[in-house]
Amino acid sequence: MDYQFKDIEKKWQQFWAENQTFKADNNSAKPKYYVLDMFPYPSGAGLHVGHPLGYIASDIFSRYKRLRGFNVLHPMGYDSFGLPAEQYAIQTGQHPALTTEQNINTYRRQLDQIGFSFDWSREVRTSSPDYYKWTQWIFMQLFNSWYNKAADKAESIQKLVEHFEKHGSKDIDAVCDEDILTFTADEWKALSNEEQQRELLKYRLTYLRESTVNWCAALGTVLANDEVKDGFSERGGYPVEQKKMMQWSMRITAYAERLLQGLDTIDWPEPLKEMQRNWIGKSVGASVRFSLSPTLSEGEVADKAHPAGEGLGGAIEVFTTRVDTIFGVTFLVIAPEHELVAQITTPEQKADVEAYIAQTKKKSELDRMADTKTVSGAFTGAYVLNPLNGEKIPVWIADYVLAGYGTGAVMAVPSGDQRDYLFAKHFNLPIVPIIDIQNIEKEADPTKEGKYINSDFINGMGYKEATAAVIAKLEQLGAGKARVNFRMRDAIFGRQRYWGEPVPVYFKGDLPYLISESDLPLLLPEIDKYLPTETGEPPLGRAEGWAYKASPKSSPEERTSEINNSLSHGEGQGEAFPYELSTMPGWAGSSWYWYRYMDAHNNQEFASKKAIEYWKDVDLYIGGSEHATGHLLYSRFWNKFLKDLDLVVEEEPFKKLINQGMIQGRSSFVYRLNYYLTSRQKLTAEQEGEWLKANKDKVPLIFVSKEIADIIGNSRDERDLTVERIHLLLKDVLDQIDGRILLTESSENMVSAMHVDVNIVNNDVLNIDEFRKWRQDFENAVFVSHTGKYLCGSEVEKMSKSKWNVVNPDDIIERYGADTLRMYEMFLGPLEQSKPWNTNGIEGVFKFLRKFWRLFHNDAWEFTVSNEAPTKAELKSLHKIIRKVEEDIERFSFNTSVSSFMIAVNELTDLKCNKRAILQEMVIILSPYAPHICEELWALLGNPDGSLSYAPFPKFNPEYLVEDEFAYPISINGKTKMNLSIPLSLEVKDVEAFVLANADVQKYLDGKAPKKVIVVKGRIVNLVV
RNA sequence: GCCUGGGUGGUGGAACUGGUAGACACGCAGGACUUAAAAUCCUGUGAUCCUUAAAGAUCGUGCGGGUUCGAUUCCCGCCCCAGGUACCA
Repeated sequence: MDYQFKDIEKKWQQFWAENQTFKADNNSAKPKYYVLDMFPYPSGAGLHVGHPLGYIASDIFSRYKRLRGFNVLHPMGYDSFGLPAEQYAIQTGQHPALTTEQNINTYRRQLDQIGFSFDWSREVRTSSPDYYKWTQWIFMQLFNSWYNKAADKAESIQKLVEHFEKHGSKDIDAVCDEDILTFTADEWKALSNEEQQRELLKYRLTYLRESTVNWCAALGTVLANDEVKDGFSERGGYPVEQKKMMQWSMRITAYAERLLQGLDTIDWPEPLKEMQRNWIGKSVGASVRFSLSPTLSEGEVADKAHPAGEGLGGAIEVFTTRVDTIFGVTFLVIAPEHELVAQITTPEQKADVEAYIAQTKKKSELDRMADTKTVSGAFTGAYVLNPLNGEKIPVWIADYVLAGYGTGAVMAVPSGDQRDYLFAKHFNLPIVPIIDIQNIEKEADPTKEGKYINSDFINGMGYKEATAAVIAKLEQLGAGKARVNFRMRDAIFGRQRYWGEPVPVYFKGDLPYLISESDLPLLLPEIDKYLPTETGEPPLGRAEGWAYKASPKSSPEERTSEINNSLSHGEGQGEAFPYELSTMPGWAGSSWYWYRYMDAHNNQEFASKKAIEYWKDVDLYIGGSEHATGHLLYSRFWNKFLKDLDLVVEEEPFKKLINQGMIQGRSSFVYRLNYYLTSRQKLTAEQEGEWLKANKDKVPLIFVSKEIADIIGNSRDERDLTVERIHLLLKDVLDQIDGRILLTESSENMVSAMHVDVNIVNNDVLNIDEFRKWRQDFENAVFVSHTGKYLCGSEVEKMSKSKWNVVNPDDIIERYGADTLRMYEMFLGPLEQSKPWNTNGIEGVFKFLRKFWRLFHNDAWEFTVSNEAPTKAELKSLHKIIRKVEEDIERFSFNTSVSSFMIAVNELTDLKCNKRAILQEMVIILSPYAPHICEELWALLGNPDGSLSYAPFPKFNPEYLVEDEFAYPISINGKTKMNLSIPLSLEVKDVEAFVLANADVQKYLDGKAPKKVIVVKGRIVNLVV
């Protein structure tokens, strides 16, 4: 029979499901191997061809590892909380759980028909209560922990309390808020419970902090960055402002150093590690306190020995990596939202400053960072003193300084920093050179070479010496110290949304307390609408009775053991305390999910100790590089935290990681001609307008082909030609009304490019019949082209439903089958590279599978294999492909193995090889790529059904590939002129003699001796003349 | 702006460590088979020039330089495209 992919694929998918062929065992004598994919967000548009790219690669790898004798864990699940489901719920009123369920079903059906070897018995969904129970549980562990710098790990908050009770705050080195109190043990004990809780919150790994959000007053809601375009909401176009809000945060900065160091221990792509390093952004420098100088008048210089800060109304602290340039500081710039701004601004400057702050609020952080051309700022009227020479320095605010970075303040050294330089030039502030070789005529010169000038006691010193001297002096004065700063900020852990994990916290006053562990999971409540409340509270504010009462479930022992976090003083029996209204962010559920797969149905723990000790970590993780600084950093953070609590065994969760490139959509465009209809009858302007309105519908939409659209704007001839053609095409209609076509005057809007569904475009040619059916208003459309075909334009864009460029794998599977899709996606190019989707070459892959099938069949399509011994040439083909596939899989170069399979099958076809000894091995080698066809052939070869998945991978024998001659390329001055077959046994000298003795070579040399002869054995001969 | 990646025929790409640029496939052109079409098979296919032909010459891996006997590969400068930029996931 011919290759019947539909029957074959259905048959084996069913077989695998029924026999649980890929169920992984938590107890096995085989070595373990954990292959993980980044689980998808189940969107309403369904799975598109970009999703499977990485999944196919990991599936090939998993299947290959099974053939190599590993116990492979290869699970799949859904990251099913998220914004789009909620947006859809807002529009339709349907519960997000419902649409999410539907979307998951679609995803599952689509995933199933691609033939993945997932162990579906371990599926997880982050939005399911038995999953998010554990997300909430981990949140509680974070709340109950603090970071002990001395031990360099997270510890129980109970330990901190015990320390406070015995020794007060002395000898505690913690990662915590800035404003912690200093107290003795007695003072601590004297604090009220509320005061103690308030203090402990400053140490907890998850805590409340003020942070900025996109506030849209018109919609009464906080918007995601994605929902804001140029300062306006994407939906509705309402203005958006930056607003401060109390939010849950995660103290990821506690782990900054470990996150940085850990990168050296994992096998990830170097660029990805580099992105994380840059994101963490460790910089070594110094913090310097500039004391405020409200009492001094203009021009006055304070006492040089003045101790910084004290008695002068506070100080502004800056962080700098170039403390050596401190004598070049001519102004300070602080963020417009810096807490001191209101306090230090003088009455004269108040209006300016407030206007500037208002302007800043309209800009997003990204806009502020991206715009380096516009210089803007406002003077506060305040001055600070340079701690080293007492010089008076004006304090400005400017939006290029971000409140969240460092201390939200910078010391400006215009001679050394370009940003400061432009600022100084713009506002006429002084620029003082501080290094002798500095050239600051046109721009700042950040050089570290040379000797210092204008710099007091460091004059004449070099960079290293000066830095040390300045820091020593600052420390002596108590005005600064050496400091390491990280660019990374604590991670905001809250969304003002419905469709996410509820935070297991209730409030007594403004203080948060954890609910009892026995009350987990805290279920998402039902609400009437998925919108914020009238007062601007998040949707959970709509839930009836969304408040905590001590649960009858919680035992007294449990309650007393949770002394610091729950209703521990007999409160709350009857009284109800409001729950947190925000939900957890998208990254919560995905920050630990790989552990749940290890033991997906455990309802006592997030995963059993035993399962975690067996699977340990992920051996191979495949996913997109767009997660570099989000998911992949948060996951490492949570993993390290869980490790500190001895809940997991590895410091790093993902041993090896491969980035798959993005599949982009290739959008197609049709070009609508913008025209007027006019009449030959003499009409007044008014009549003409009336007439147009009445007759517009009589002439259909006109689409011009791309070759016309490209030139019509600037070619008079083309315009005339096109109009003439349209007149001919529409003769009947136009005659009726005596009308004619007029194009718009402006060449820019003569045609409008419109997205057209890519599924009705083939190699840029529009299927006109389908197009007419696609939308009702296109039914009578008219098409103008030079070629007889309607050509579409194209652009590479993000794959998106709204751009009509989403390609669904279903159609391809219907037409060519899953094996073709799998191989084609790999054939497209290197896994790591982003590329636009196109199906131009899919025929070739399908033909290849058919050709492979044919090797096992005679001309009448009857299955026929011979048991004869293979020839040398056949063995050579086989072993070439064995080696190639081994090498390619190990380095994740799947595209090249597909090519090599094609070459092997072409060779075996030419050799008319149908020998079992060769073909049976070929089936095993190809099976990770095209599992269905291979299972079928494996069964036809007489093997037990399904045993292919665990068959041994063929062993490579190099003897079959030994060559004794090599066709050396002979080049003259580096350019290849000919090939000469030379025995590989010849050494370099003999090869040279052999080449020079050749008559053709002599012809090229024209009798002269070459200046130099380069021979690389087995590679090349180059003659320099 | 900043961080990261990419740019090779008409198209997707290959060339793994500095050693024959364009493997493999699509598309296109020509041919065979067929009443015809589909399918299949065969041949050709980077550009320019030259030649009856065989053959040959020059150019060519985003652009401009450099290192080298030799550069798609290494170095310097630039252009364009994509991803991330802290509430898309």
